[in-house]
This record gives sequence, C-alpha cells and structure tokens, in this order.
Amino acid sequence: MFEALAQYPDHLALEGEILAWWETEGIFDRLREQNRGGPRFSFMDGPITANNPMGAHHCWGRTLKDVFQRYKALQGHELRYQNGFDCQGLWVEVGVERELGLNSKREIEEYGIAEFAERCKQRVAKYAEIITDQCRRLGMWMDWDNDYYTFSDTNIEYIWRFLRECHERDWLYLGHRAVEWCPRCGTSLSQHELINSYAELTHPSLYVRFPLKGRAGESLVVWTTTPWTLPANVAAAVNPDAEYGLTKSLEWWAVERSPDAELTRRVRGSELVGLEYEAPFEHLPAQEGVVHRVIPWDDVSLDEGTGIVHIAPGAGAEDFELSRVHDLSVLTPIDEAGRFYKDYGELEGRSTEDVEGPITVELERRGLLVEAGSIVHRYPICWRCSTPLVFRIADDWMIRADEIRQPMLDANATVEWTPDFYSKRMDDWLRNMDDWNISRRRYFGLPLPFYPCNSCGKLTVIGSLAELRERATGGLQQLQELHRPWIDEVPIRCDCGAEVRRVTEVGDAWLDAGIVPFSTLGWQSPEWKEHGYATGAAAGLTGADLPDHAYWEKWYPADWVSEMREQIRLWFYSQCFMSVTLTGKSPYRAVLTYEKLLDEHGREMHRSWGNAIDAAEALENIGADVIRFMFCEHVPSQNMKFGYGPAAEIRRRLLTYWNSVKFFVDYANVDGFRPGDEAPGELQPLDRWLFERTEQLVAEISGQYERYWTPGVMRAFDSFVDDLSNWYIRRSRRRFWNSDEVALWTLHRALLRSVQVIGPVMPFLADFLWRRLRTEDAPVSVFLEPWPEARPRDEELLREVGEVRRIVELGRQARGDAGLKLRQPLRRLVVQGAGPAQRHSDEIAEELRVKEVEFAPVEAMEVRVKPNLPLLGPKLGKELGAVRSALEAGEFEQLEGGGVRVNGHELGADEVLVERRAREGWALAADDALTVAMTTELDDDLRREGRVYELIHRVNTMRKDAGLELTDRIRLTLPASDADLLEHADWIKEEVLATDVATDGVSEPEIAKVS
RNA sequence: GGGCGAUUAGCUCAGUUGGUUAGAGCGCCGCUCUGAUAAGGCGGAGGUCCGUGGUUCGAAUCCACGAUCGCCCA
Repeated sequence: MFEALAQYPDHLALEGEILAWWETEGIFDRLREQNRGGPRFSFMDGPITANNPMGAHHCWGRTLKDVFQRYKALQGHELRYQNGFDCQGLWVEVGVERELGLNSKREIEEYGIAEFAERCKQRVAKYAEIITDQCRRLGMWMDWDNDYYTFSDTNIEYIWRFLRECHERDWLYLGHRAVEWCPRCGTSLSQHELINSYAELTHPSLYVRFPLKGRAGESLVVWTTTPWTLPANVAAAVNPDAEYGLTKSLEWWAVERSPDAELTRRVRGSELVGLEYEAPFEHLPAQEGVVHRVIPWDDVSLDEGTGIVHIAPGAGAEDFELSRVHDLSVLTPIDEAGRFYKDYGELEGRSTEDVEGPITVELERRGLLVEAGSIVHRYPICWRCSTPLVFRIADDWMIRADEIRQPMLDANATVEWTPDFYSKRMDDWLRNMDDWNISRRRYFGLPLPFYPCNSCGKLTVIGSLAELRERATGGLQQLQELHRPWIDEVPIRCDCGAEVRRVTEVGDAWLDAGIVPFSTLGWQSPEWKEHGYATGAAAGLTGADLPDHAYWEKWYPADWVSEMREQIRLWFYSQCFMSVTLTGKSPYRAVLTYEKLLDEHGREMHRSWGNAIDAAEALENIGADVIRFMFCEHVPSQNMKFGYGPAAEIRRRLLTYWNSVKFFVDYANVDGFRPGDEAPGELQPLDRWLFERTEQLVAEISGQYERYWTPGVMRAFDSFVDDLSNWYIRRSRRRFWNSDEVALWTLHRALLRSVQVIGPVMPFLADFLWRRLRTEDAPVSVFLEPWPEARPRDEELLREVGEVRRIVELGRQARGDAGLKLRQPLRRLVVQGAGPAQRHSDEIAEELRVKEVEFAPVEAMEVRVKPNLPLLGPKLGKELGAVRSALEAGEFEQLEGGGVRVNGHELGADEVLVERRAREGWALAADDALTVAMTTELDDDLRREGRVYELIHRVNTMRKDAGLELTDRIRLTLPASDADLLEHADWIKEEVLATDVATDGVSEPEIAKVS
C-alpha cells in the first residue's frame, strides 16, 4: 500500500515532518558518506553577517546555494558544505552599540574595549545560532557544526600573511587625503562602502558673497550646500574658459548662471584667476596667514551654482586634490566626531549641523548673504548607522591597486559569470578601483599588524602569531585572542632595537571575508589540525578543522560561488584581490549572481515602512518549498517582487503536481498495485510517450542545472507537469479505473523521476513524495538515489504526440466556434496535414467525440494563400516581397497537388500556406500546418448519445453529492421520457456503476445505493 | 560625462542560434470537462514587443542613435 495523500498539501506540516525525519535518520550524513571520494565540487560560501536574524532576501542566495549543492551531490560529487559567518567590523560593532545604548566612540571607550569585544562575540554567537536554525528550516544542508567564523585567530593570521605580502611588494602606504567620514562611527569608509548608501536629505542652499580685494564693492558669488565648510575656505575656483559677468549690484557670476542679469562687464574666467578676496571667516584663528585667491579649475560646473566654487581642501576630496596642485593651505575644521576644533572660535565643539544656523545668521548680519534657501538632494550616509557623511583629512592605511589591476582583470576573464554580463560589471569595477582603504578607527575588528617605528621610521608588518610571539617584548600572557584591547598590549622589537606599538586601527571587514579561500582550506598550514580552525574568538563556536596544504590544493579554487550582485565590489572583489595577489588566479571558476528583493508591489523593503518580510516570518507563513520555488523560477538578473500574493499563486500551481501523485496513489491502492523494475506488460503508445517524455524532462533539467539556470529548471518542470496531468493522466483515466498495471507502472516511474529532478528545488516535498512512492529496494530518501541518466530519446514519438495534441486543440477550438459542446458526439472529422499523428486516430476520435476520423485534404473555402517564409525566404531572396503581395492580391494560379504559380515561380504545396474557412455544415480550425474540420449535422442517434452523456454526467454528480464511494453500486431510475435511452442501458450501467437501470414514473433521474 | 542592465497584454513576467498568427500566470468575460473537482480545459477582450534609423527576403531578437527607469564608476 502507498500511504494516502491528503486532498491538499500542508506544506508547513510536511516540512516539519521531513526535517525531523532527516535529522533522526541522519540522511544528510548518509549522503555525505555515500559521496565520499567522489569527484570534488568545491563551493565556497560567502560569509553571512552574524548580526541579525535573516531577512527574506537572504533566503534567495541560500536557496540557490542549496539547490546546486544538492544537485551536485545527487550526481555523486563530494562537497565540503562549510557555512561561514562574518563576525567582526563595523556592522557588529554598531549592533552592539545599539544594544548597549552607546552613542559615540568615547562612550565605547568608557564602557571598556575588552568588555565591548566580549559583547560583540556574544552577539555573533547568538545570531549565528539563530541564522543556523533559519537555514535549516529553509532546507539548507550544510555542515553546521563546522562553520568558519571570520574572527578566528586563524582567519586573522591569514590576513596578516596577505598584508605582509602586500608590504613586501611595497603596496602598503599611509594615505593622507580627504575621505568620506562618518562622524558618529568616527572612522573613514572605503570606496566600496559608500555605494547604495545615499538618502534624500534637505540641506541649506546658500549664495555667499566673497568681496574682492582692491576692487571696491565687487564680489564673487559662490554657492554652497555645506555652510560648515566655509570657515575652512581658502580659495575660489572658476572655470578658466567660461564667461563671467559683473551684475549691476557688482556681483561676479558665470554668464550662463545668470542669464537674466544685466551685466556691466564680461570677462573670461582666466582673467579672474589670481584675484584675492576676503573669506567670510578669515578672522578665525585657524585662518591666520591664509591668502585667499581665485584659482582656475576646468571641472567647475556651469550646470548648477554660480560657476564659482568655494574650495575647502580640508573638507572635500576634489578640494584636497586642488590644494596639491595650487599649493593651498589645508584647514581641517572638524575632529573625528565631526566637531569643530578650538581654533574655530565660537564654533568650537559644535557639529557640522549645529553650525548651519549660526553661520547663516552671521553671513546675513555681515551682508554677505545673497540668497538663502534649502535643497533636497542625494547625499551619502553611513552604510551602518545612516549618519550623513562628511569629508575629513585623514591618514588611512591603503593598499596600492595599480599593480594588481591587470592581473585581476586577466583572472576575471577566466570566470564564468551567470548571467554573463556581470562579468563586464566586474571588469568595470576593477578598471576603476581605487587604492584599497583598509583601516578603520574602531575596536572590534581585524587588528592591522602594522608596527611603525618612531626612531628609525621602518614599518614592520607582522605575518603570523608565531612571529608576533617571537618579536614581542611583553604582554603575551594576557593575549587571549588577536583582538583589541589585548593585541594592543603586545609591543614588538623593531630591527633598530626600539620598542614599537601597533597602530590602533582595525581592518576593513572585507579583508576578513576575502581571505576565506585560504584560511578555511589551510593554504599554508603545514599540518592538519583537528578542530584547529576554532582559534581565538571562535574557540568553542565551531569544530572546524584547520586542514593542511594538500587539502587546499584539492579544493582551491572554488568551482562555484553565488552571492548577490553588490558583492561584485565587496566579496567577489576582495576575494579576487587577495587570491590574485597570493596565487595569481581567480578564487572561483563560476559565479551565479542575483539582484535585489523588493516587496510584492516593487518597493524596497524597509522595516520602517512595514513592508519588510524577514526570513522567520516567510518560513512560518509560506513554507520553505514554496519560497524556494519562487526564487528558482525568477530570472536572477531582475529584481524580484516577493510577498504573500505571489506565494499563494505558487502554492496553487503546485496543486496540479500534488493531485497527479494523489491520483496515482489512490488508484494504485484500489488495485493493490506493487511496482516492479520491469513493466508488467507491453507499453501502449501513450505509455511509451510518457516514458520518453520523462527522459526528456531529465535531460532538460540536468542541462539547466549544469548551466546554473533555475528558471530553465522550473520551465521544464512546469511543462512536464502539464503534459503528465493534462494528457497522460487524463487520457489514461479509463485504464486506471480498470486497474491497468502497465499504466500504473508507467505513471509511477514518471512520478519518481520527476520527484527526483525537482528535489534540489523543493527538497521537502520531494522527499515527502518519494517516501510514499518509492519501492522497498529504493533508498529511503530521494537524496540517496543517484541522479538518473537520461537515455537516448525517441524524438519522433514526442513529435507524434505533440501533433495529436495540436489536432485535439484545434478540434476543440472548432467545436467551440460552432457552439457544439463536447458531450454531443459528431459524425465525422477530417484532418489535413497530419503526419505521424495518423496512427492515433482512435485517440483523436475519443478526445473530440467523433465517430470517424479521416486524414485527407479538407474541402473548404480557401480564403488566402501565404508564402511559407522559412522555406521561401532563402529560396527567393529579394523576390519574396513581390511574391508575397501577389499572393495577397489573389494574383496566382492553383496547380495540381496544392502548389501555386505566381509571378513566374512555381511553388510546391509545402511552400505555401493556405488559410481556409468552413463550408456550410462544417466546423473548422487550422494553424499553418494542420487543418481540422468536423461535420456539425446531428441525427437522432447522435442526439440520443449526447443525451446519454448528459445523463451519465448528471448521475455521477448525484453519486458524488450523495457521498457514495467510488466502488458503491446503485440502482438507477429514469423518467419515462428517457425510455429511449435504455437502448444504451449497458453503457450507462457501466459508467455510473449501476446494477440496473429502469424507467418509472419519476420526473427526474433517481439513484439508490445497493447495499 | 563613462560603463552595465531593463523597457513585451490591465498586473507579474517568459521569449537560447532572426521566420509565418509574440507566449505564460494572475485578473476580467463567455463556454466547457468532471471518479484530480474550493481544481482542470477551451475561447474572447486586451500588445505601435520604448522610439527612430540601419542590416536582412524577413527584426521583440542583430547594429547605431535617442528616450525613460535601475545599478556601477567619475
């Protein structure tokens, strides 16, 4: 017996059941055991930040990762299944700050860096556990006890090795420049952290007068949206080629920016260069000795502002660059927290926002304000805490990118990207990448192993813990892990003999993630250490081994990685940077990338908008299989609209498949069917077709998995389910009622195969169904059954049945047009243009309920003759246009055998397409290849048969309404007016399972159950 | 300003070598099947396949230019 299926799948319940069963039976372990020693499939998991529970968008990537790992495993590959957690850096720090209610670096330091680090570790441990549970619930099979944690000492040491390599190549330097700075976090951010972090903000829009010296009454007018930068002004830039004009109120503007003003003088920008002016805040101590001049700058825009740009090198990136060219003073107005230094008078200690009002008032008071308003524009904000960023001069540790740029481009050329155009995005990023700013002035992160010596000036970069120990002058006892504050208490001896302390900066978190192909695979580890990866902060969190170099050789580089698109400038980049530096080649061979998750109306998901769906919520309400189905069906290069509406649709679509299985189980059980290896009899044509159709499914789906293209997998599955349900099962229903074991065997086999190939996408449903359908000698789980090999297919048979289905469709269309419902039998059907479908005339007759089927030319009125383009295009070339219009105009002559003569060409029957219309007494439908026509005339016999079909339908509906079982027998009583139907009494009895049928004085048919 | 995508039915989206009447799901209307039945099937309405040029016998598809939107760089 097969265990019966409920009427509808309860996804949540069955997923819970399967999840528990996987666990108790150790299915995943058995799969890994089975594949041990198989060909490797190396997948490298990009670390997920263990700082929050998962959002719905995480399920996208996690689904894809699991789908392809499962597929490869089903093919017998050995996999590592190592999951990774991103554990340190600004992200985690900000989470902990919020948790503790800390709001500045000063408060963190007061709280204590050691305690703060402990809280960071606790937070990571907590969310790693939550994320793990959520991934499990999603059906992800990973080696959950052996995750990598990027804050392990092992990981840190490998980054140290990389940094020392950079130092040996002379790529490391301390950059001095204007950088984007988060005043709340108190650190600069690097190029790849700025993207996507913009907000529409309202800022002041001020037009300010800079009085020119020695030009009585004349002023430059500049425009600024950052009044706080005015106290640091040292120059004004004009476009040397642009035209500037003096207005009647003696103000200089670019002519283009003041088109309506009456100008008293016009000059080129170059003529203004060198003039000196009075800066609005030159009375401040910080401004002492600064000469304010007009400088030329080709990039001065004439699209906004006044065409004259105020320059503050200490508060803007381009301004800073200009300061080098023109030897300008650099005034740094604000400190790490974004507050004014003390030589800025009464601005001291105030934030950039706080001073906006006072500065505006002051300008107004001194008559320097031409116009004040406000502007809404896109402005960069901190990616973690959303504080608007400012520019600051800072000394940051940088890695030079120029030397590695071309090798990285070369490496990227070897990578197979899906979708392929992302390869160009990566190239573009690489061509444009700046030097890598790796330093963050923070607490819980990778400690940069930089020890600059104040006495001899040498920079020592420590490459390993062993080296640190060797060179340490103290502090080793308290070094519990390679994190602040402990690491800061370990000074080293410089080559010159001086004691040197580490710089206080920590590293960019993308160093942590990028080193993973080395740290987790034991790149330079001389020996295998069991559980050796769980070092430092990761101790106790994971049982991961530290493998040896041979292992690295085996598993590097990854065959495949998959992350969202923004990882191009993050993980794909940092990983590639580090790999190309250390090995000269790309760390991954193939990449699958996907876009962004939006809500179901296409808006971004935001917690504050109330439209965000987190993973827990989605899993509880939608279920894992349906979520996975949705992600797999979606084309990854497009943003995806996710929500409960689309989920409900998927659930409904899955019903057809569920019903197909349920149909099989119900009938197999009625008959006590036990499937064997071999068919229990000769396959009928339709069985052979389904057999081939199933082979085709396997081949198609395998091909789509091979190209990492889940939409192709889903399309193949969808069309198979349609063929299975709406052709094979429907056509074969009668055979199932009659316990035809060959049909049951064929259907069973098709179901097993389809369950198997869709298993990677919907693992719960697949195993649930597999467990009901499997034979006793089959593995208990679908994931322990080797992937089926697609055998050579009988394409001819697939085409043949395709043609039959097309004929039936056209026949239904013809019936519909003529208003003849299917219950009314018709006399004759003529099909023209059919090939192999001729072997299926009985099936066609039955589907279309006609008495005779004839394959012959249809006699019909010919309406139009059209050229068969694929044939005639190549043959006629330019002539085709003339032939086409002649045919359209009816200027042709018909030939024997269906050809035509037109414009001097003789075209064969296959080279033209004839459109027809039905004659009187016929219903007709046609496409280009096939024409189907049937007689519409009814005689008494046909009408009577039609009534019998109506009766059977009605009685069966009554049976159902009366709640009878499929096997219950009835007695049927008909009204006297239906006496003529008794001619078909045997047929009726068979169809409604009646022991007898008779007429009586009833007005409507009546049924009674026979006990 | 440079680069990468997208633009197809009311909505959501497919469309892999250029081919006749451009598809699917949802929604709407009508019909229909019925031992899969709170499903299924058929049909209809609804498309200048963003626009303009070009290549070609033939373009949603290839090329160029432009528009709009999204993303990346400057």
